[in-house]
Amino acid sequence: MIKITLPDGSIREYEGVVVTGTQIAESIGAGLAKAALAVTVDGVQRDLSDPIKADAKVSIITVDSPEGLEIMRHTVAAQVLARAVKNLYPSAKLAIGPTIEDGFYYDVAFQEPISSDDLEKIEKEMRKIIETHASISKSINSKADTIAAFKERGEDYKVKIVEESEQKDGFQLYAQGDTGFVDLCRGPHVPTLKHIGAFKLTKLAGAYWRGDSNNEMLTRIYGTAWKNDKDLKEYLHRMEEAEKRDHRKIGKEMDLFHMQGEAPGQVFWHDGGWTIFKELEGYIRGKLRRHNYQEVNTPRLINKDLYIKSGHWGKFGENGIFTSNAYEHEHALKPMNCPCHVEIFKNDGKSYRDLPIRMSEFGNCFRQEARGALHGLMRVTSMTQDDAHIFCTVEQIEQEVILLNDLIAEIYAELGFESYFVRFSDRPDARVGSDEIWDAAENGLKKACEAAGVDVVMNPGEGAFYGPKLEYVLKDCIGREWQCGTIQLDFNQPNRLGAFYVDVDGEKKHPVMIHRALLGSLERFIGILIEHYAGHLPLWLAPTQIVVSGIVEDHNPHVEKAYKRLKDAGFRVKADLRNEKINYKIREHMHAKVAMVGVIGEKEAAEDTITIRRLGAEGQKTYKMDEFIAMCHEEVKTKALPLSHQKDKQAA
RNA sequence: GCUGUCGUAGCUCAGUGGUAGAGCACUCCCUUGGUAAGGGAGAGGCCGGGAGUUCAAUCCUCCUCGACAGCACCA
Repeated sequence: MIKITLPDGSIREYEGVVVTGTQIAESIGAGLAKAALAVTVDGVQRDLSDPIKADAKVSIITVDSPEGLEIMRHTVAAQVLARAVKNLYPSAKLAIGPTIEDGFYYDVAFQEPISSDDLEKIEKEMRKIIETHASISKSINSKADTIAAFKERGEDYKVKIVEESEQKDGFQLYAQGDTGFVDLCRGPHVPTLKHIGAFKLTKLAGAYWRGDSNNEMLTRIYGTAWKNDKDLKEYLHRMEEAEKRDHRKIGKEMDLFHMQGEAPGQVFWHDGGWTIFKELEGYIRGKLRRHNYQEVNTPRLINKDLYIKSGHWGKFGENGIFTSNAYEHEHALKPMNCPCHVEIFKNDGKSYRDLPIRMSEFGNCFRQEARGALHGLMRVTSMTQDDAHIFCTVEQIEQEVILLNDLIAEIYAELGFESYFVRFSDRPDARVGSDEIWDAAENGLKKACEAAGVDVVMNPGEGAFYGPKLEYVLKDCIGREWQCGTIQLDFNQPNRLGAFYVDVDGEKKHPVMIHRALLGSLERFIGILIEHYAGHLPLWLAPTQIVVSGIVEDHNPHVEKAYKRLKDAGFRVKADLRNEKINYKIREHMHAKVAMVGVIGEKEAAEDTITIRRLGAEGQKTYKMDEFIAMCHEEVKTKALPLSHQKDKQAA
């Protein structure tokens, strides 16, 4: 007799010494039995066919739960895609095929390279396989048998995986009916191919075996899978919509910036984009003033000896740092501002009374990124960091980290980012400084995080070469993660570069250095901002805040008057005096994501009003000129979020 | 950097082994129209760069530069 406790707390009893998920599902109801994909037994996912030999808490997994969807996706990858590939390309060797957010992939070594045109062919084969409704069965095998099975099939990668596994026994092989196809898998899988929903292969890309660039590159086939066609369509539509928010596309539509081959990874800022840049910079300057920072500016081209001393050269060397020969010395285009700030710190004697010193710079840095890594504004070779270095004592670290975390949270909230997360990256393999120093730095940062109440996601081995760091991560339109703000603890550089202060006891001591960036790089942050708002920026950031236009040319004198008043009131305003219909102009300016179009017609001219059409709103609204100006001032001052990001949307 | 795809007018894109096409934008003319495209005409391209194959290359091959996706990298 086995007692099974179901999620609702009810207990069912089953005769015999074993029971399976299938039996449990059947005993509950025919509908559930049909829908069941797998079971959770005492918190562990198992196949429906797995014997349950003792009392347990069991829940039946269907495709309606996130777990069920993931199991189904996994089956699409490991059973359907893998088998389709083997059917079409018998010489292909299978590596791994996990699920990812919204889908799955499979890494395959093809003898002949395949192209994205082949995806259609593979998809067709997959549909054929699913049509067979084959049942999936599992066998449990010894290590030796498993290796033998894959050796026989020429699956070199599977052999490697099993050989190098720490697991001694109990390798699960999943087969499809009597097709001869087997795959190694942790499971569980859906019981039959009838349970596969809607799927689509999405893209093809290279990926290194085991994620190591020293290894050979395999072909990764990506796909997405959903419980039905409707969900699949919705997903594809969502992705399409998301891609429209791409900052490179919107940057063009709004005439913000461009990039070109003569300067890879560098930005030609147009007037509009540079307006955003300057506004953000000004906004951050305001924060710096209130938080008692000094602002400095340091050279771009610096004798590389400084970077040898600081440790940068050893870490990034010729591949990461641009160099130039000037005055018979090799110079580096500065990759980071920190050594320069240390030099300012060192320029006169410092006392413990001076600390903390918060030294900021909108520092223009250059980094020779791997070509394939460049990505619009998000990953550039020349960037402007809203950088600062806080020179302080060990005792001051905690307080400073709390202040910084609060400041970043405040800024992200004001800019309309409700969701971001923080990664804690600790010591990397390539680093400077002793383990004792690293222990101290990591513990210091951890303690400070706790004190500041920051929830962190650990990110082992990804710290800076000089110290551990917090990374404030934002996502772009299609969910890619980008590090923006950062707080890094550095016990190394001040020592290497010989920075001292005189402590209360008269002893010379090295200060601790906290590297920090709030937005990260202005370039990347603007990219994120554009995607976050799909170009519908808050009024204070909008490159063009108002375009004023008449209905007919006769109104142009009034339009120019209104234009002048708005301009004198301090707004970024343009007058559209062209001989075009108002529909045409509205359309054009809305496409260019102008925040507001103000229309002056006969009525408005007579009554000293302006009729406003807002970006993202349906209708229009007429205001007294004075009221309109006051309203805009208020909106800029309060940094109000645009309509699309306000809870109660209203027209104008 | 690696794998794959791509590069044609200012933009978005079609196309062919015999030196090229559309829509939008631009210029001019007509139109004076109340909230997402009024009509007409015109101008505009070394088909990313270099080499090769060919009687002939935008098209085929190789190299190179750049872009896109993913991987790796990421101070």
